[in-house]
Amino acid sequence: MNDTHSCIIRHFNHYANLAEDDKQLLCDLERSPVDTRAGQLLWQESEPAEEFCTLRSGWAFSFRHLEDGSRQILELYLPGDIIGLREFAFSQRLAGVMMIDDGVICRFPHQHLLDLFQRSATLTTILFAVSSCHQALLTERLVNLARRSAFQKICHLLFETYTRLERTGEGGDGRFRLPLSQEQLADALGLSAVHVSRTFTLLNERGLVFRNRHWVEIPDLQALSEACDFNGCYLNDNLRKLGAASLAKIPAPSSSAG
Amino acid sequence: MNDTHSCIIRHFNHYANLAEDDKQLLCDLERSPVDTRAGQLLWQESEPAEEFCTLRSGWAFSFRHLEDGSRQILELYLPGDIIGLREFAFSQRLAGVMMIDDGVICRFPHQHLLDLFQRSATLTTILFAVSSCHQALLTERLVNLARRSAFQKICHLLFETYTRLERTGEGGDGRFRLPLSQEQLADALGLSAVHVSRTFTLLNERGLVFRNRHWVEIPDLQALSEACDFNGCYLNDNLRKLGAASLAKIPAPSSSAG
DNA sequence: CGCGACTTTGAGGCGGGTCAACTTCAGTGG
DNA sequence: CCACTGAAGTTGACCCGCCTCAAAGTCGCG
Repeated sequence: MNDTHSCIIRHFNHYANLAEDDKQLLCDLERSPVDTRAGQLLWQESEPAEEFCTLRSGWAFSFRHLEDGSRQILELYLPGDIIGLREFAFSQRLAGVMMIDDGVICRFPHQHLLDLFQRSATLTTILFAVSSCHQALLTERLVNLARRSAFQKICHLLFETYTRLERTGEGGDGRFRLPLSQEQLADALGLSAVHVSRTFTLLNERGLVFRNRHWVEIPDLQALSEACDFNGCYLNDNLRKLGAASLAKIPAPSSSAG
Repeated sequence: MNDTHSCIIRHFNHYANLAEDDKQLLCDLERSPVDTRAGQLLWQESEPAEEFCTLRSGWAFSFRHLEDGSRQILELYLPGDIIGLREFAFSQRLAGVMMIDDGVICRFPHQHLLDLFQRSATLTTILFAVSSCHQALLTERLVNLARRSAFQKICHLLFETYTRLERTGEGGDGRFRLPLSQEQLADALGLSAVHVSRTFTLLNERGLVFRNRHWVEIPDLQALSEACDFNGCYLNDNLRKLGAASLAKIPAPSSSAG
């Protein structure tokens, strides 16, 4: 199959080696790619939730509007991510999702996941792992929002995003494209856009981060990670090890293999 | 089977009707109950993560220590919850877990979950739903921490907790036991204990909430929910509907090859 | 060239933090 | 029955990080 074309396969393969039929099952999730533009809404809060989607290219974020008119960005989605898993148990969307970039998404119905649970314990396990990693990310964001200063918040978000990109091969040598505006960063970090600007100025003065338009340069990764008490454990998923040990028992559910 | 004894069965049954053998599988998770005391650590950050556990009675919370010595409480666990799912993909604990109350927990190894994925697509689905609801809770906490005032934060936490308790049958007529100290509340909400105290005074003066020791009284639930822009969607899991429709297809594994 | 989106900078205000002292209360022992 | 203790909660004084409002500057693009 076209492993290299599919971000999801690459993403899942990262957790454990996939058999050919598992790859096929995954491909089924990406049958209907659709081009989307920056700023486009994939869906809005409280719409009926009937499908998930995979992000093949481009960035997206989920968000909630508050009564006072402000907006909170909940999570950033990068290529290879599955969007909407959080709503698995719900019939309504709990948050809107908007594209940051132009990109390509593939919608697939709820039922596909249920089928997948039946057909492949390996993929089920990986999916659970993906969801668990996602939760770890949320948790870390929670700490970030609750306890850190604006300065640390920004350092942390930048470092985290850089690390995530590096894993998907888009990062490298301390430079990356960050398509978020300062206002969007503010909405993600629970700050005001004005203060984000001031803080970038400060980061610049201290030589920790140089931001220009949508490009960010981090001359000293070590220094940045220390500035925000960054602990990368939550990004280093170790399921691969588990893949070798315990998953091996799993992939023989049906008798049909031979 | 002893449905009534097992919080988990009650919890899971809430999502879809369980078959007898599914109940049995769940019971296997609760084979080894252990008494624990208030303040006891179930595990600590960065210890090896080899098992999950179910909370049969008592409350618990997960937390992280930050470099500056402060502590962030991440989530509250109530009876019937599974603790540690977030670490499914990790070999280390990402957060510590501490008992708030005396209670009973049941530890079970990682592998049990993998077995469960193989044996029951229904339980797998429910587990996924549970995890998804848990994520919805985290997300709402994130909004709470990022965007709301101290006043609203406390209202929200109280209302959410009351609602969760009501569902498990422990709430009722606007009164409930909240075993958290003000310092623990502060750690959960990203506030200082001093300010939590002030805010309770304010809530008292306004007649919204009366707190005495570990008891909380909410004379007007409606008023409280309005005070914090509470939207309970994320607590009303609607999988039951899905249970009727799509889950029905699942329990018959390999017969239809399309 | 000029518009609109984004960013920067300044002035002033407030919510919540910190420190420290005091009060309340449950539990213990005399 | 009261005195003592330690944990939990309350209160006051002061401070600072971040917010808000407002205005000016920058840049890409039709």
